[in-house]
Amino acid sequence: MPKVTKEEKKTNIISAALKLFSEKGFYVTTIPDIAQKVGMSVGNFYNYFSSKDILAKELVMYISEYLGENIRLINEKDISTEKKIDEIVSMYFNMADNRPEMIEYFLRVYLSNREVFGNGCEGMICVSAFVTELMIFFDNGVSSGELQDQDFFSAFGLFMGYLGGMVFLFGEKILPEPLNSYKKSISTNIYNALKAR
Amino acid sequence: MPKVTKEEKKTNIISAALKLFSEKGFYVTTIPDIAQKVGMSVGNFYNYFSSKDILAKELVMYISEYLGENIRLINEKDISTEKKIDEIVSMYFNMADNRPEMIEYFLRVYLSNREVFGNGCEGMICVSAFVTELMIFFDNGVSSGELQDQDFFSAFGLFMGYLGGMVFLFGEKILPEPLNSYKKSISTNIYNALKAR
Amino acid sequence: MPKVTKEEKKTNIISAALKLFSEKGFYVTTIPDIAQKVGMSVGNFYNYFSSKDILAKELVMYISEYLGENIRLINEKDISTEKKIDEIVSMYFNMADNRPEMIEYFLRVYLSNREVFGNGCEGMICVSAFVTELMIFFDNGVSSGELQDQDFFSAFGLFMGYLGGMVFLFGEKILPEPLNSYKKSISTNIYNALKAR
Amino acid sequence: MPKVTKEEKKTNIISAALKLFSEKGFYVTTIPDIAQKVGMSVGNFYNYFSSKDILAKELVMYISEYLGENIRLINEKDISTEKKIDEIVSMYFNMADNRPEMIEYFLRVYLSNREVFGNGCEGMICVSAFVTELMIFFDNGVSSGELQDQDFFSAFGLFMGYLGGMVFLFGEKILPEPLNSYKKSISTNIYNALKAR
DNA sequence: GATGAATGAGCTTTCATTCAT
DNA sequence: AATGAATGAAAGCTCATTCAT
Repeated sequence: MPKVTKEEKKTNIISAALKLFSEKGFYVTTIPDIAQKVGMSVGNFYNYFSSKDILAKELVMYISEYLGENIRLINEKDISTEKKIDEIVSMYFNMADNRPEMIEYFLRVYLSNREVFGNGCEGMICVSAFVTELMIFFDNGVSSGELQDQDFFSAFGLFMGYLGGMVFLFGEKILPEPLNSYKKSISTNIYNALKAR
Repeated sequence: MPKVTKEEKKTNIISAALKLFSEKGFYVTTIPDIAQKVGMSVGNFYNYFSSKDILAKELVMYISEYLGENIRLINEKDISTEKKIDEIVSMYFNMADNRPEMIEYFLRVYLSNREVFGNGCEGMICVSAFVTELMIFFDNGVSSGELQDQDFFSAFGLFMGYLGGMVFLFGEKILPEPLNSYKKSISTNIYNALKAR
Repeated sequence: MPKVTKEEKKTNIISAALKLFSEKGFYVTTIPDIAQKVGMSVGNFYNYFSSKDILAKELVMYISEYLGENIRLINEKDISTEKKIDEIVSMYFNMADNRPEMIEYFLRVYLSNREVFGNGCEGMICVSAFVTELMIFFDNGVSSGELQDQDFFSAFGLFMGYLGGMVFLFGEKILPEPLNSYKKSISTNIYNALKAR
Repeated sequence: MPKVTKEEKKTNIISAALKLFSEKGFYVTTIPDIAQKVGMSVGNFYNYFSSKDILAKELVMYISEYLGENIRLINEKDISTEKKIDEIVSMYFNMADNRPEMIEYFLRVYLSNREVFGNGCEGMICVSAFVTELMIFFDNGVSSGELQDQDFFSAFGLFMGYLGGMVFLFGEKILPEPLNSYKKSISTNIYNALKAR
């Protein structure tokens, strides 16, 4: 029985790649960079991921599932939609604080390198886990009469564009305050924008 | 008198580069690609821009000034802030329709390739033309009592994150309808989020 | 066990590069030239030397150590200083005959391309192995009363300038006779110049 | 009548090229560099010298004639050969002080870039003006019985190798004292090496 | 599974030289 | 004579990927 299973080693690679890609960008990060960070040979890397592009795609799915799972937990709670917005914003910002590489990868690698994700990750294929949960969140809010019944993408764009924009500004060190101090005003802005009237 | 002045040729390069970078990404686009699209030799390209990175930076400033100028024209109008929001959204979406490469460059190249813009374009240095005008827009709205007096970045993130997010979804061909059909709901969402209450 | 160890391959590169650099000059010799001469790909060359400049610097040190070692062997002999001069001149001329690329590299690449060796090989850093032995030779000669006690550099310049000049003339095919036939007169000239009186 | 004749402009180019080549090396110096230093366009440069290589060759001849003329003046003096050696050494070191680019060009460009001077400057073709005068100096010394009658190249190599070596050490900032302070010991060394016995 | 030397296409950039003006 | 934009070949170097061990 090996000390480290194949699955664990894949996780190590994912973790290292996520950090490197989000810090240095997809093209600037090399496979030797990743292998070295994991402490493995270049050749062996290819036993786990058959190409750089495929690694990149698995990474998006990994993040999408992680994010989706977190939203699902919030969706299941028995609280008002307004409160849920608070919690989603909190969750997102906490993630940006604690595992910044995940959000950064999303914003800077996935959203920006169409040429990489074109083949096999078109549209929302690789992020469906997360988009689906957000869809459920909106539907619930509309059903319960708390949110106005508007086009999903208008709402989705607001939510994710807004949060992404803030984290981006934060990453650029443009925000004068820590991310958390914007939570309240942002949640309120979102709720005001989406609430039924 | 030359048929094509040096300044015009620079503009040709800017135009070609903008299209290529926004379609294929910064790293996938090569200098030979750009030179060929302009109809000029590789060597001659370097008579106009001393490096690929410098070209990329001039491109951001070019777009920032273009956007800033358009917002300035709206700022100067004698109309309500609510109407100004409509116009800014319209302007942005029209740009995304007519000169998509500008918005796409912004979203996919500038915002995502820190390593390229780090040197000389840190923070908001290269986009000040445009950010400044948006600042003026908010200040005016707050002064006139139409917008609530909130942190600039909370408002800025909402505005630009939202618009960027929508154009992104559009570029991904995820939106079922043309961009323009979202104008109304988006303007309303933004206004509801920001208006004084 | 590989047929050819990594160290041997480095030696192969050193040997090929030495020949090419000394024949064609540093700038005219290309990495593809070197790789081809070794029978290796361009990319692989960089697994052994991280840049052309670094290769050039390792080459100087390689030669300096080779020369230094040979002078050391002469220094250790129990013979008169006059005889040692004979032997050093012989050794140097034999080297110029048998491994001309070493001396030529020294004269034509190292001594002439300051811009290449500036960084990390300033002054005598990369040739200390050889200079040190020559210093020992002079010191011993002075101590034993055979050489006059003069400034080291006056003596060093005479010795190396003279020998280098002759090899240079030889390389230019200007000398009417083979190098060896000048040994006697040159040794005598040097001894007459340096001997105690 | 033009303010600056064609000949004067050629001299300007020679002067600028000499400085640049000797400071930065032949390959690192570009034609635009030279043109800029002269204050002339690249295109116009080619009206004066039809290629970089040809410029390099004219430069050697220019220096050779300059050096030859100076030795000739010493040869003509009615002084002892020992004194003439003093004067040649002095002249050479003064030149290295006042017009270092000439000596440096000789040592670092002409002597080291065979590939450039091969065609049309083989052997001593481009330096005959200077070599001839040195030949005369030796012949005179031998005729007058002051120098021993030895092979010309043994003597020539000593003289020029020694002086070149010292200037080289000086250029490398290795000499602890100014060049001039070595004059006496060097002249003596040379005289001791060459004098009749 | 694991290693890392090897490949080779391709990238950015440079520069001597030309030539229309 | 003078200008400097234009050319294009070639250089140094990188890196995803393969494969013998």
